[in-house]
Amino acid sequence: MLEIGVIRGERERVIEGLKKKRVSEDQILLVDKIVAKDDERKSNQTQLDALLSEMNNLSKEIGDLFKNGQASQANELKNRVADLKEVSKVLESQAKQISEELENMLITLPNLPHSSVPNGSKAEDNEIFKQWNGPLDDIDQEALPHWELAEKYQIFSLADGVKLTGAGFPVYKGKGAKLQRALISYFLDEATDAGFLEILPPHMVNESSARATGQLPDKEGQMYHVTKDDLYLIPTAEVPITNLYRDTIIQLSDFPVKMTGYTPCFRREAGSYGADVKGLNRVHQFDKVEIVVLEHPDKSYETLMQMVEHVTKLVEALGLPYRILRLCGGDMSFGSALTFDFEVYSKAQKRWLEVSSVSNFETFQSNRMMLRFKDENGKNRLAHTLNGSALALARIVATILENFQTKDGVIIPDVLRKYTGFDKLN
RNA sequence: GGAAGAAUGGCAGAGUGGUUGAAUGCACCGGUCUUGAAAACCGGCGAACGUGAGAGCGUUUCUGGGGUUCGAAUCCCUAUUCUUCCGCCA
Repeated sequence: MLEIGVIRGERERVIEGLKKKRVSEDQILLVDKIVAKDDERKSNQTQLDALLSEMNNLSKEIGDLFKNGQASQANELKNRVADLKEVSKVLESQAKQISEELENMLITLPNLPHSSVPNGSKAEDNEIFKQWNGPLDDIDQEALPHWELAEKYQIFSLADGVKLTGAGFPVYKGKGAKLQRALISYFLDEATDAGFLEILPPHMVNESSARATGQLPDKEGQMYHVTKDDLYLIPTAEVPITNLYRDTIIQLSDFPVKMTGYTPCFRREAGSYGADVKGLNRVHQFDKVEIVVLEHPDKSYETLMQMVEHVTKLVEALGLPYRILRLCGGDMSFGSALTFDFEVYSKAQKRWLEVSSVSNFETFQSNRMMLRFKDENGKNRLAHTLNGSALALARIVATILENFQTKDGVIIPDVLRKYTGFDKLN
């Protein structure tokens, strides 16, 4: 959620940023409506505060009068307070309504893009930030897509998942299951070696948590909702891990707060269909190791680049062709100020698959969740939150299978062998 | 799932209707002392919002929501969580 102070103080920059994010004309108009509503809120509170103050004073007087035995005067004042109370009730209900209206407007505005974000509205407008220079086409024409390899070597089964749960819930088996476990361990070890504290969080969160990181209300339809207990299955570990610091004030010396965690991720992916969803390309449950950082506003972009470096090291170590995109304004997620997407190239499918998204949310999440720090002057300020996948498994598995296939099996990347215990999947 | 009890500031812990944002201790910050540190002593120390150039002032806040009262941390209702006992259970 954008800070009201920014909207009030930097109207032009806000509007320019929203345009870059490609919001509708109606939403641009919201900027002025929000300021007007906030004015209303302020004047309402000023009135209410004065009234409550008067009531408090009168109540004290009444207490004194009773002590001094002046009951009749006390009763007179009681009547006056009763009248004031009527007025205060009206003002209070107005205050409640005004702040609800304000909140409802604020929550529909996306974060402002960083100045380095390219203009554009669609995937083609994304800027290629970095691309490896190895060959993309050095594989046999007979190369199989991963779903066929899966069948050949009994790595995973989507059909079994349908039987157990439904479409999009893969069941990994044998060396396929072991590979999953190896990747998770490898990614976690790399993250903890880089100074991230490992967290194993709950896989379900309550409404407050989902709201704080921005999944609610905008992405309600993307999460599985356990209605009986009103809990949500997490779409990413970002949600529980960042929420660890909801409603907290951290010390300057705590920066940067670096955390990592493995969790399965559950996504309904409502509305997606077609060739994209074949095999492991898009599933409802996948495993992911996430990195989350809470950082001082002055340092967050430096930290973002370090996170990009970290993820780069992972894809390079696995030997996968990759490229890094700096997302354009229109393709970025709602809450992000700057996002780098990592894509790996699948030689058998001949297409790029997104495997990581590393973003700086600046104060967008911390404003919602009141995640603050005490600055040099002892003032409480909103911290910056950042997160990224390091890395999402399903598509990495798909690409490893496809790119490293040979006539007699899939060669396991060196870095994984100490975790898998085998060097060929067949 | 059943029964009983509890929920107060970063933590511990007083407070059962009237200057209580809340004693006290710890932690934390500033100072005195010290070659330095510790100890001791002195002072400060929650948060949000409003208002003001600022000092400040006002309002709200004692788990959440609702109620009683002129006035609630304190009384009532309700939700949640925790503790103990019972039941079930990896």
